[in-house]
Amino acid sequence: MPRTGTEPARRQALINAAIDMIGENGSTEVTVKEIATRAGMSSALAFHYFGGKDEIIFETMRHLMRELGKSTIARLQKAETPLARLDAVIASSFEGDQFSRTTIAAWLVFYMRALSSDASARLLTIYTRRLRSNILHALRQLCVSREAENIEQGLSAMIDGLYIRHGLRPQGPNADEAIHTCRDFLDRQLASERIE
Amino acid sequence: MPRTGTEPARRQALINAAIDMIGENGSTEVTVKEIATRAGMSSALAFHYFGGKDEIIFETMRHLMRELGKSTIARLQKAETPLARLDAVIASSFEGDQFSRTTIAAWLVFYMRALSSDASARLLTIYTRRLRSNILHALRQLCVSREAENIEQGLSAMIDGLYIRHGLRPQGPNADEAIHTCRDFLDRQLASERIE
DNA sequence: CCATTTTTATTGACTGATCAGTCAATCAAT
DNA sequence: ATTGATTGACTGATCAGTCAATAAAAATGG
Repeated sequence: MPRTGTEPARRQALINAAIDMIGENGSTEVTVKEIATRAGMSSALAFHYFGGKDEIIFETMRHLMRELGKSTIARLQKAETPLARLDAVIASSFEGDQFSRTTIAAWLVFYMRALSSDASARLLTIYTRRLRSNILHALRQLCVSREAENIEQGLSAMIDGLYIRHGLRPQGPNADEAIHTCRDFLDRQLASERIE
Repeated sequence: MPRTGTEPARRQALINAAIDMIGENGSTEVTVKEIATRAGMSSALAFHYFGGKDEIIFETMRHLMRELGKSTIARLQKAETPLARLDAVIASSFEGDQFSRTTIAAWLVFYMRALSSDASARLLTIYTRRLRSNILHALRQLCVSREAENIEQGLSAMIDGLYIRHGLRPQGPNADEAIHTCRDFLDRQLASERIE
């Protein structure tokens, strides 16, 4: 059998395969062998590179977070007003790859794991805090600090809810609708805020 | 060993035990033996009454939905205005039993299963539709129909998001905050609606 | 109100399948 | 020759599900 890859390439292939399999299967009940086969190698090699199943899943989650992070940063850099920054955060949650059934399934698995694994819980905290910080920073330039925190809580929850609903049901909200719903929420919260 | 229960009692004990174990464990990776032991019986008896693990989990999900349904109906009957009806729907999502870590974990498992099991997906559709119908019906008395649909989508997603966030992080939103955030969203959406 | 049959509750002990993880042995590159 | 890539074949554990056997309750008949 020919040599077909080096360590980093194979690790990446395994991570991609893990996302695919989790998405297709809809749960963590995926075997290492299935993931490895999908990635074009034997399960023994998967163990060789990752040490164990937990590491494969954990690194997959990390990859997911990094991708979302990169996409958010890219959009934030192009945004020049606070409102545009909020739009950037919203849009990056609902864009292309992030908003596919398989990715959403993987995020759901991530959420579940955070309930039992400390390491996953910490990873999730990092993500939540970063999202929160991005949103709050922009909001504080648009309203008083106390209101900003309330709006942040609502907006973050709404993003999560729309995201999951989209993944769960084909008839659920699509990307444009989701973005519009969030944007609308923001506009009106800020509008009545100014009236007070 | 003495006889200690009849069929309905034992089924209920197994369902409760399943919720507990899923909540503690944070995943579906719970063995039938663990559930049965927690419910005070052998795993053989669990198989006898439910036929298989899938049925245990499925009936557990059904039970969860029925409980939420009963709680919502009870609150709806006491509500007399459309706004009070919306409050009733919101409050029942965040009340006592429904809003505990274990119950939320079980709901997350439910969401995951809906990705792979048609039966679970149908169950989830029933729940989503009922929630949607309750909210829409009340909203249509407060604003024009098209706006009602937008607000419903936002509100439902926000409820889901707050719910999951509460379960995932101890520092997350508590029940009062969650209710306030939803209520606030509603008030402002309806307020700026009237202005237009 | 007893004796019996039938039904229901209950389990320990078993099985077959599955799966995470290991390892010694190849094969290819450097 | 050394190092890294790669796998098939194996192992030990775990687990869903079965089954035959027991015991208690309920029903039946006298």
